[in-house]
Amino acid sequence: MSVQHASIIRVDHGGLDVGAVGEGVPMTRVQLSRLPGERVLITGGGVEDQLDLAALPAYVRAREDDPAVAPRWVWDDTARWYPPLLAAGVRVARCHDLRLCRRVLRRAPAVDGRLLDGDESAHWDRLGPAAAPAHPTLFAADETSEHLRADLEDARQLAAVAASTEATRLGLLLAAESAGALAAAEMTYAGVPWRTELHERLLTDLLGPRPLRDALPPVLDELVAEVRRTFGAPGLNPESRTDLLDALGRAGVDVPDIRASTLRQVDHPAIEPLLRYKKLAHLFQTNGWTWLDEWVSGDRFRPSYQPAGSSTGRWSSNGGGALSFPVQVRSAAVADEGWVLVVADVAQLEPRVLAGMSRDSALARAAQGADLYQGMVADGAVATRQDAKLGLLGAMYGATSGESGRMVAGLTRRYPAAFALVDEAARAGERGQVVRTLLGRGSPSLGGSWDEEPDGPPSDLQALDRRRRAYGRFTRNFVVQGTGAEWALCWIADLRNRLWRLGGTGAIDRRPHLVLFLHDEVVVHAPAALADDVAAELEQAAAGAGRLVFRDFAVDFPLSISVVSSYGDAGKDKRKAGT
DNA sequence: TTTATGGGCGCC
DNA sequence: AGGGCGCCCATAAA
Repeated sequence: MSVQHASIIRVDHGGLDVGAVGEGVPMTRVQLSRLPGERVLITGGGVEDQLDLAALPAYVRAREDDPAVAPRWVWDDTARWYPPLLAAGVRVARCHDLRLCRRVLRRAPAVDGRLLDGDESAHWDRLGPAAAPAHPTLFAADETSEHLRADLEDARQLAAVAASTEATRLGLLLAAESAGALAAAEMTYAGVPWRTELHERLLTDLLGPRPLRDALPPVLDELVAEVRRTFGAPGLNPESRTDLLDALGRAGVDVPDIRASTLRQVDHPAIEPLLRYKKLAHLFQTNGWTWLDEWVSGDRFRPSYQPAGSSTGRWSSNGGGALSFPVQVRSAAVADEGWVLVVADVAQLEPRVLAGMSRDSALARAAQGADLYQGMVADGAVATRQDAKLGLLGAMYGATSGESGRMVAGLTRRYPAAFALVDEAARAGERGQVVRTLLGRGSPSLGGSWDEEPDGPPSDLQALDRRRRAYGRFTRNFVVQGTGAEWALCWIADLRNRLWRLGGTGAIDRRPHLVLFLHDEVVVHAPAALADDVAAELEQAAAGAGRLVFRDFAVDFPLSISVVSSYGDAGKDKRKAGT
């Protein structure tokens, strides 16, 4: 009896819905369209009305507060509508993001694209993401994107899904994609609790005091001088590859590039200060005082997320660098007084996803337990954990040579279904065909000059072949990375509802809430007394995501969970899942 | 002056 | 001849 399962799935116009608050409640869809003059057209759900934009929060709140009538809000772009609602203290349970869902449907191989055509459909195809709330564009939004009829587009999308042979999976994908957009807006709204003074102390310890204007901090200044002295090159710019290659050449050193890993092989007294410069300069430029000024305010780091910003369906971050802020500065992310950060990550997400989507029972068996690679060793498939990792990653990335490539051959016999799936995806890509994730997201097509006449010189044929193979490696990885992103979306979609139900009153950031999502890792900011409850919800949501995506094929998704005050301490105090 | 591209590095 | 991103810089082109 899967109670959690039932509570997060419900039938909604033929699709699956992630995020219902109860069972057996009739679902309504309410479409919002913007009208000229700061007015909103509201259709569906038994109402048709015009409203002042300013009155919208009260209108929405009245329906969200009553689970019996809590509808699915259908709007052109979550990033346009939700931030002002959040600012007004309104939390939305579920939505349908027409822009994101249209992009999915447009590329989905199982969808008849003609069903998406109709009034204004060209406008919908051209829609880009709304500007991040923290950095609104100076120019007015494109008028063509302002006053579109949400109800017409909604009807088209519902019809396209219903007519598809993959209606159930696509419905789940669209619901998860939309829930992810809600989560993204909520995370930007709440922000990561950030201790500016800790961050500044870290910078000062490593770089010296903050420099004026465009000057370098003292430590970098001294390192530049040291590099120049040691090279005997007074005007050398350590950021310039030609300057560095020239200086190294004069010293009798010939290197193909100036990557840190290459320079480490070189024996020259300037290398050590140069590598130290590169590391500290990166910190100064990317996460230094300027970054603090721009992205941290009111003790919160508020990055901007772009759901499905990557073609595989992974999110990207187009402001603040949320998905790549270095380990070095994470110690400045500190929970509020009396609160904690609950940090959870999935070990070996993509290999587990591969086991599930290929229904490879041998790999799924190895995935039982906390360490999939160790499970492969226990299985007798490989000698060491490192071999297991090399072989599996090599299979997913398309390694053809080296140690990784050699491991792939041996593992193919032990895990035939899993390896056949990625190989088939690679061959399809090499033939120029699109591939799809388990829930039906389609890969971008090779497009362009793929079909051009091969009448060029031999070098063009070779270039074409390289391109063909590169696309094969892309499609090989796409199916796994993309399905992994779908699992993760289901995880956070369910999690945000669980956290909301966990209790507390008032705005979203007064309750346990998500503050960070990094592909296979989440950070929840929660009152310390609720830490154990949050950990339990994290695990139930992970188990639920596995059932949603892989149905009856069981795959373990064990979490590593840390309850910490500072994000920098996460992982040092890992607790075994379930305790 | 702005814009586009590629190297290099950070994250997954 | 190993997938996906963003961001910073230098450099070249416009």
